[in-house]
Amino acid sequence: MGVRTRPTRDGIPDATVSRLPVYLQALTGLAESGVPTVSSEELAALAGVNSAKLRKDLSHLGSYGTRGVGYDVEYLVQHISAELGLTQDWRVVIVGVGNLGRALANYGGFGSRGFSVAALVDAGADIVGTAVAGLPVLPLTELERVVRDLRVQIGVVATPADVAQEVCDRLVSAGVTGVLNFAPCVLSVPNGVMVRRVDLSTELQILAFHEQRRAASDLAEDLSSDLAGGLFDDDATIAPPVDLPKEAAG
Amino acid sequence: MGVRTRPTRDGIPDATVSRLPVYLQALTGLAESGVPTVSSEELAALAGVNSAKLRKDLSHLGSYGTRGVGYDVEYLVQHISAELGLTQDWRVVIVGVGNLGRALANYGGFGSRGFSVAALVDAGADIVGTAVAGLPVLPLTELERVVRDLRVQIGVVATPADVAQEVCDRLVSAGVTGVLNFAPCVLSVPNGVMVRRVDLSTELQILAFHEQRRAASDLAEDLSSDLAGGLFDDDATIAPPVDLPKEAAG
DNA sequence: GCATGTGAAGATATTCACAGCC
DNA sequence: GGCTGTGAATATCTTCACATGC
Repeated sequence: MGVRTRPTRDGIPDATVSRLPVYLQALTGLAESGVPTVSSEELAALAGVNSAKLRKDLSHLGSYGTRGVGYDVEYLVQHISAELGLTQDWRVVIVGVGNLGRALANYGGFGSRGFSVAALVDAGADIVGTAVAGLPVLPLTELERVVRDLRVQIGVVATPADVAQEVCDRLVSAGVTGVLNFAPCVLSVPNGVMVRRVDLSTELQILAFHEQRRAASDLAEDLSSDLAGGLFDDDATIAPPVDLPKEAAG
Repeated sequence: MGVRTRPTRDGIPDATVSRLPVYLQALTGLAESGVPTVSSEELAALAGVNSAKLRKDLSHLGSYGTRGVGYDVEYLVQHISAELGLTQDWRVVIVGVGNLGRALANYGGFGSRGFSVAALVDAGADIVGTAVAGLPVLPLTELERVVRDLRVQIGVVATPADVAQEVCDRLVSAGVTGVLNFAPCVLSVPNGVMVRRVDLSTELQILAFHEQRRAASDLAEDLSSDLAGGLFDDDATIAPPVDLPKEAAG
């Protein structure tokens, strides 16, 4: 029961942190449309979450809303940005300039919000020396120098899986403390370094799992559609009713 | 009831489902190396999780290990694949053939495991009609026809954010029931359709948050560096493979 | 009146620790 | 002896429901 609302300087739950970027995205959109305030209900709908969760999440940053009114859009944008560390500029190096690396380098949202691509690095003799997204592609041998000289904090691994761990090791020993891994493998890193993995196969497989379930329950539904009295099965025939997916907006 | 171990035909927890693809990846690697069996400890290390969690996860699929020995690699690969629905072929359409769409289309791991790219679709007059990754790029107007005729189940949205929702709506109304969204926005879909979001900004922002924290705690550490009885900072990362025992359990 | 902020309840997820089996 | 499989303990996350304050 703090007398006044503290910005809660202790831990923000991981689950909350992972949703803040989504809120920020929605809020930025609102700000651009000139919307001055937003209710938890509205913002939650835009972010695809339930409003109680949104309020709880925001409450971890402090009390930035006004009862009976809602949240000031600009104000919230500022606070979430600050909380995520977007007020400073993070320098990123992209290793691997294949199709994916190129896509990442050209990705607009990069520079816009606190991140700048400091360098592109690749091992291919044919691509080194060319320019991608306005930056020269440097040889892999320059990796350590670039990370050190430009004080790069975050490395993006967009290489084939078989060299990803080696690249990661080199990034880390050169001083990178955060890694975003697009290679389809698990990277191991020393304590104090954070890795996040983004993998197409993984995402597709998770979708496939749910597709399969849905197909199975559709079938069951068909089979019992006439009877509908529900005689058999006390034990779970299939699946709960419609168990709506994580991201589906209500 | 079960005299023998049932494959637990009811719900597998979401958290488990999201890790199965990682296990599968590690197991596939082991299989290719000709490793016949693996212990929970080893597999957990490869997957970057703790071994109790791995065992609990696998126990949801049934009892496929042998006490005192470990898990049969091939056998596990089969069962996890089946559980994820990879024994059937899922047809995917990629909408948006920019840098990212191209990267996705060329992504090898696609065809290898239960997924096939049925079509590429784009709105750009300049790119429609060309071939990417061996497939012709079709005009956006063909979207519905393609989804229906080829019975596509999964749509990949790799378009700019401002058209993502419209594309998604068209995919869904044409019959797609799973969507993988690479556009930096939240898609809303009807009940029964699942969306998964993959967003570079989001990942970078989550990394930035932790970077910022680390920087703050490094500072604190510096201040108290002489005292230090051995504080290498706690958590902060994806579980490192070294999982040190708190004390030798008696 | 109306929407935030939050204790408390409920649901999930993780970890421990050991029984059971090879 | 070694390793799986799992109840029980813990931790984390979500949701409810309403007091609080504009």
